[in-house]
Order: sequence, then structure tokens, then C-alpha cells
Amino acid sequence: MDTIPVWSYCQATPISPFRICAASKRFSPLESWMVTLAEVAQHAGVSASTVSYVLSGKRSISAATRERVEQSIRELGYHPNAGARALASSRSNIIALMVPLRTDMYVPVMMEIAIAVATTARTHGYDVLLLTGEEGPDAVRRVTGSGLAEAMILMDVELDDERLPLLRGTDQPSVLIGLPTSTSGLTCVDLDFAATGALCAEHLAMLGHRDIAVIGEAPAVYERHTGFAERTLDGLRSRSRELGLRVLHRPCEGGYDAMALTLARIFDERPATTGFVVQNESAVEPLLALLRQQGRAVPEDVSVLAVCPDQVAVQASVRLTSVAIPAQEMGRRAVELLVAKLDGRGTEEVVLLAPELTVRASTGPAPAAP
Amino acid sequence: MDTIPVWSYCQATPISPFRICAASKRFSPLESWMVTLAEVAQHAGVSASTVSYVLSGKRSISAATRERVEQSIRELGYHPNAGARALASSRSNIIALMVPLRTDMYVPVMMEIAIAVATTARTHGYDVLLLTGEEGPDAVRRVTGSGLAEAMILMDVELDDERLPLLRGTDQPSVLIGLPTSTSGLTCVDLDFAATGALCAEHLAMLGHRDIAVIGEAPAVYERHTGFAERTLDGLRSRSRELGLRVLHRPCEGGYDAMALTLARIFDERPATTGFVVQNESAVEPLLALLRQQGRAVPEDVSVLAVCPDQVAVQASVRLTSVAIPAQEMGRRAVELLVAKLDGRGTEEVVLLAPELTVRASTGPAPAAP
DNA sequence: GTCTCGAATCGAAGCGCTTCGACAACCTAT
DNA sequence: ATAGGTTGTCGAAGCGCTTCGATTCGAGAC
Repeated sequence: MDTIPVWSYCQATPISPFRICAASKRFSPLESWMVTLAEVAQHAGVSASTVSYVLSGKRSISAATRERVEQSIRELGYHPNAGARALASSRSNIIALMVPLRTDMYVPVMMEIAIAVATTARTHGYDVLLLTGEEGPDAVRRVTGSGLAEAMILMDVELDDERLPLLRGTDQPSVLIGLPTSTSGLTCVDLDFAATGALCAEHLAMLGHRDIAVIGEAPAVYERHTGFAERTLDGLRSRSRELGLRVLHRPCEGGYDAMALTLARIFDERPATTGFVVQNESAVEPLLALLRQQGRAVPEDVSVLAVCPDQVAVQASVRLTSVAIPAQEMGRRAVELLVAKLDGRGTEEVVLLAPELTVRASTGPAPAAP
Repeated sequence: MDTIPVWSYCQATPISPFRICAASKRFSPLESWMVTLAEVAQHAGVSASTVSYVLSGKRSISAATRERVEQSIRELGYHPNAGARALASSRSNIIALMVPLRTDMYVPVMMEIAIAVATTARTHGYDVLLLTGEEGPDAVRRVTGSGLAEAMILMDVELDDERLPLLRGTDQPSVLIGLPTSTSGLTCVDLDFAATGALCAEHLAMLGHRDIAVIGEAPAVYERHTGFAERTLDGLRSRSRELGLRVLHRPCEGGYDAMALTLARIFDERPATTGFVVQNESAVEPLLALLRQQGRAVPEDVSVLAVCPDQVAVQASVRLTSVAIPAQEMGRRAVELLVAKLDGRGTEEVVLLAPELTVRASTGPAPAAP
């Protein structure tokens, strides 16, 4: 729809010899030889600064002028040059998003967060630069140092993340998705995993279960002290203690073979186990299949409670009672907090989203003791 | 091959006397402690242009000078300003990656591609801007127009994608991951899905199967004419014809309920079906479970052949014979083609990766006809 | 000893935009 | 009328970097 009548401004605006020569070399009307602010200004018969103010709205402009300028912008197909803008204003309108390089867990959640970040950022006029964890702390230095991005969002935060000192040491706004051990001077968004764990314990306790098992993420996830995994466990354990539940925690790689081993060990050690909490998407289906195979009915004999996105819960072979992971919400909130900081409103703050448990078909009253 | 960015050495941002005097001249609010080229030049006792040439290597510099400059860069913790660079050189060193907004299919593959793109891009000195499909063609216009990104990679290309005319009409390099109907003037990377389909047909035919069923992606995927789904089907169908296989194709939403319905219909219409080709990650596990439940053994009674990443194939309840989707390779190749174009080498080109079938435990000889 | 050429360096002119101070032109209130 | 505010617009000074001559200085070539 942006038809660009090249001729109209070729005739009208001999700005510089450079321009003329470039324009005459030009072929297709769609081609992006950049139209500049100055050209728009000349076309509209105003000064460059006026056009700039029309664009930014930082000074009042008469309706007539504004209209004329906007018309010219449309006619010429003008797009402000991002580099020039960034240079002159020290604002790049880009925020960096650092996603984990590893794909040993929860890829769909990561993706959903990333997409939510990107779309929310756009509604606030920002673009998103995608950084992988590969570069590690250097990426933070590079991006802050070069002014490429004016703020950043970090995912997959470890409890004692090595990027945090850098973040604290810079005046560049940032938001973490995840919750490190110390949050002083930081802004964080996350599901309240401790409350999530507690909620799981409560639900199972309420149903009369006494022995429960937690099927966690892969051991590696715990070894590098990923916050959410440990926090879920802590919350679940401490609430369990209060409620008199016995808890067994077993990390699990996911997949059938690993799950089979894990499950065998669990029933070996605690034959009376009747409740499962699973926080590993790739372990859900294997668990259900193995239970079925062993003749344990869900939810009559054992209950299974998952911590996973709703979509996974409803697509499983048994519709799972679950605590949802609100990936989109997390991405959205992170951007909003960041934008608030960039606008000067907004503060250091920790936002913990309250967990919500949805009862579906995988949990029920504990069976009467044999 | 690529110049190594000197500034990546520096560990911190030490304070220098020069900064103080320069800073007092300046009142940029946010980046008031940015070290500039000029400051490095002054510190090293050379002119700004010399520093620039040290950085870019575009003119010869004596070893002594080079060293002095690099020393200063390190001491001052200098990072070139991205905006200024982009403005002066018209090269932003950013490539845009447009990912699909929808998450109705193959999220892990998308994520893997995205990460491969990001890491490969970094090795060539580029950063990646994350665009979602939400903005549609406008995003292309915005990004090319503003010079924000100097090139772009598009994922989730439809057969007759509305972004293609824009791409053809601009001189901005681009690479598609996927294969539209017409590729003239475009560079594309994709798995050769037609060959993939053919390969599946061959494998099952070789094993003696006569009636096969294809469990495809959700109907919506076909309705919007996503290339890979249709091409797989075409390849499979035409090779099947040659081999005398009868083919039934049923799209499927994924999940247990949808799969149960689909499967029932298939056996209704073609009771003699003994081979399945699945191209829908979320349908794999349901299919296996249902077959098991119906007393059909895999691979003795029916064979199941998947088109999916290897990781999915080995984690399933039966180790699946599969044609791999080489997500990483695709991302990597896309970037390499793009960089080649940006460097002036490289041409329009269609790269189709040859499919590779790995035999695992889910396919075997067709059972003797009853 | 002069001439030429290449290597090494510098100075200056932008790149396209934002922003600040200046200034007309018009309003009110005196 | 005049002082004092608005309002709308302009000119010019950068932002930090790249790049294109121009310049200097030795080292051969003659």
C-alpha cells in the first residue's frame, strides 16, 4: 500500500549531488533507497526539525503542518533511519532477550515467553534482540557497552547467576525471568514456585494422600541450581512437613527408560506412595504409560499432579490436574516492568505470579490403606 | 576470516582521566560514561581515523600503533557505539529473524532453528532481531525501511506467502527457511520434504506394506498451505503410486481424543492398513498408546514411521524409526547463505537438505495377509 | 641527488536524526 | 498600548563513527 512515487520527489528535491546521482541509478519503485528526514521536510515545505517534532510529538505542531508532513511521509514512503535515531537520541528502542542455550528443559515454555516478549515489546515500540546464553556474561557487556540495546531481559536465571553482578553494576535497566538467591537491586518476574510446591502438597494432602513422590527435572537442572526447580521443591517440602506428608524427590531425565527406572526405585523405597507431582514435561507421558502398564489406575490408585502449561495438561493421555506455568503472562509482565523502568516510572521489584491449580482427571482421593 | 572484535577482551570499564574531561563537555543522560573513539584516540596519541582503521582493518596500520591502540581500548573498556556505526557505515550488523506467531506446530523445531540462527550469526559478527509473524508484511517494510536489520531470515513460509513480493522488490538480502511455490529470485533452505515423503513410502514398501496411512499436522496447517506439510504428502503420494502403495491421508490435531477419532476412521476405511507415517509430534505418543491399547503390536502388526527430530524419536515409548528434521543444520545454513550474500559472494539458490532415515524399533516387515 | 611509489597517518566531511535556544506571531491581561 | 505569556517554527550544533582524499616519510629506482 505504500506506493512510492519516485518521480515526485526526484523532480521536487535536488538536495545533494550525491542524492541525484543515486536516484538516477534507481530502478524499481519498491526499492529501498532511503528517504531522509530532510527530503520529507523539503517536500512538505518545512524544516527538518519540524518533521522530527511531528514524528516524536515532543513539541506542539499546528494541525495544518502536521497534516502536510504526514502526507509527505506517506507519499515518499519515509521510514526513519534506526541508526541515526539511536545515535542522536541515545535510545535504540531495542531490548535484548537472553534465552538459555540449553534445551534440556521446557522448550515450549521458553518459546512462549520469547514470543510474548517480542509481541509485547512491539506494542510499546521496542524491538527485541535475541541473545543466547552462549556468550554468557560477555553478551551483557557487549550489548550494554555498545548501546545496541537499552535494556535487557534474562531468562533461565540460576540462583547465583554470574551475570547478576554485571547487571547490578550497570545503569541499564533489566528484568529477570526467574528468581536468584539475592534479588537486591534487581527486578524479577516469575511464577511463585515455592507457593506452587506448597499448593501441590496441599491438594494431595487434602485428598488424603500421605506418601508422595516428586518427579523433577533432569539432575543437571538441579546441579546448576536453576531457581524454579529448587524453589518448587522447597515449597513443597516445607508445606508437606506441616501437613504430615512424606516426600520423596527424584530428578528424572525424561523419556521412557529413565522414567521406568525412577518409578521402580520409588515404589521400592516407598511402596505406599499414592501421589505424584511431576515437573518435567517429558516425563509426564512415560509416567502415565508406566502406571497404566503396572495396573495402577489414575486417579483411583494413584494421583498425578503436574506443573506444566495448560496445553500439555489437557493433551496428555489423562487430562491432568495441574498448576499452570503462565509463560505468556511472564513474558508480558517482564516487558511491562522493563518499559516502566525505561520511562522512569517503575522500580526494583519482585513480581511473583500466584500459582493456579486446575483440577482435572488425574487426581482423586487416596485409596483406603490396604 | 572475520575480524576479531578487539573490545571483547576488556573485562570492565575502568575510569580514565580523559573520560572526566570529556564527560564534562557532555550531558548525555543515559550513557554518560560511554567511552568514545575520540577518547581512545587521545589516550593512544593517534587520530580517530587511525583507531577506526585499527578496528576495521581496512587500511594498513603499523604494528606499534596497532598495539598502542589496542592497549588503550582495553584500558578504557571501549565499546564502539552501535548506532553511530550503523549510521556511518550503513551496516547495522543485525539480521532479522521472523518466527511464526502460531504455536500450533513444532515448537521445539522452531526454537532449535532460532537458537542455531542466533549462535551462527554471532560467529559471523551479527546479532539477531526477533520478529514475530504478528506484524506480517509490515514488519518486513519496517525493518528494511529503517535499516535496523540489513538482512532477514523468514521461517514458516507459506506456499504463496504474502511477504514474498516485498522481499523480491527490495535489495535487502534474505533467506527463507521453507520453500514457497515459486522460488525465483529467492534463496531458500529446507529439508527436502518431497524426498522425505518418498523415502517414507520406499521404506514401508520395501518392508512389504501395501496400505499406509499418513497422520499429518492439524487441518489448519494444510489450510494455510504451509509448504512442508504439503510437500511431504506430495512426495509420499507420488512415490507410493509408483510403488503400488495405497495411501490415506488424515490431518490430526494431536492429543489423545483427536487421535482416537482419526485412528478409528482410518481402520474403518482401510482395515488392512499396516503402515503409519506421522508428521505431528503431538500425535506420536497418542498413536502408540492407542495402537497398544487396541492390541496392535508395533512393529509386528503395524509399523510406525515418524518425521520428527531425533530427540523425539528416541524418547518415545517405542524407539521410532524416523526421518530427522535437521533444525540446527537448517538454521546454520540459512545464516551462512545470508552472510555470503551480505559479503557479495553468494547467489539466489535453493538448498534442500537430503532426508536421512534412521531405522529404529517401530518399523518391521508387514504381517502376512490374514 | 632527484623522482616515484607505497605504507602509515591525519583532517575533515559527512551519515540522518534529535534537541536546544531563538524568534516571530499571536494572545490575553493590564 | 505594553508587558508577559503561548504557540509554532526554524537553524544549528552535535551524537560517535566511517571514509575519502591529502600528506608525510622513507626506501628503492634511475
